[in-house]
Amino acid sequence: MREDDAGNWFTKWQVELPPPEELTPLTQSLITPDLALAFDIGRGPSSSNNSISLVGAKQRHLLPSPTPLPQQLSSSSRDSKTGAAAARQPGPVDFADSGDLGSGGGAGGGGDEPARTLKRPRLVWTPQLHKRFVDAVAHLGIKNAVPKTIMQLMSVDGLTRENVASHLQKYRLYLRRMQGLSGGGGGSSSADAATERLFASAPVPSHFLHPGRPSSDHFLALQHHQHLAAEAAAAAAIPQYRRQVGHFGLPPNGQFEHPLLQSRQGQIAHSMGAAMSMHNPIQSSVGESDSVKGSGGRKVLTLFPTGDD
DNA sequence: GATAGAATAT
DNA sequence: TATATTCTAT
Repeated sequence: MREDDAGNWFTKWQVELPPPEELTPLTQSLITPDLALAFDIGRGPSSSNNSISLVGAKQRHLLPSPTPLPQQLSSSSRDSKTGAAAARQPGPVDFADSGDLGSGGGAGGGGDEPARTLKRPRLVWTPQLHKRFVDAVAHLGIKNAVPKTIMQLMSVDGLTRENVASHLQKYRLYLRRMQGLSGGGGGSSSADAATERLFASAPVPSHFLHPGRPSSDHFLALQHHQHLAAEAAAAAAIPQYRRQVGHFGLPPNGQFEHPLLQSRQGQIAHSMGAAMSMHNPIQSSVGESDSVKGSGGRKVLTLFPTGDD
């Protein structure tokens, strides 16, 4: 119906999003930047795969230097009732040296195991990132807002479906609470403080709280197949498309290999030593655009700069 | 088989 | 606690 709106919202949406320069790092920080770029690893939806194996092989050698990696003692105590699950034990992974093949090496000689041995740092949901998340959910509509779709719409490089799923789970919980407390007041548990602030940083579309009632939501305006078109167009419109190492360059025409492609914005965030997990709430004029902090030996990846609009 | 969602672990 | 990982249902 209103193509205008369609165009507008998306345009507006894009404009509101942080510019590429500010957009940040959230990528395979455990992999050497060069390698990551060189092989375009990250997680291609379905395009480059063979590169991964290569990366794996090489990466082992190159990794050692630039990555401090505090080894995580893994856990391993899984209560799997079924032997099947138990059989699948990743085991403690340490790239540093250990020399062990890593339990994952069992696969008959393929030679590509590193990909799965790499552990991503914990993702920190900054207000910006969360906003993007909410926008995506809002635009998709609650019905279509599932992890995979959300992830695609957000098009944040390095963001995984699991990341989104986890956050979505929490977000839903938050929405539920809000619904339940409609009118009540204020009892926020100490635990919610941080969460609330985060979630408060992004407006919660009214229909989120009242499913089944479209009301005057222009959000639901285009909940049809137009989505795909819009997304593709938007993606195409995003200037941020260059890939440092062009294996397969993007056709000038604007033809994409995948239906929903993800714009590559973001660079590589790197982890450093340990720091406090306390980050500035809001309005933090941190000069750093990207920061990765680790706490207690845990690495943390901060996607966007802390500080909302 | 893939993915969503909930449960659980860290 | 926040996020990750695992488990189960679809």
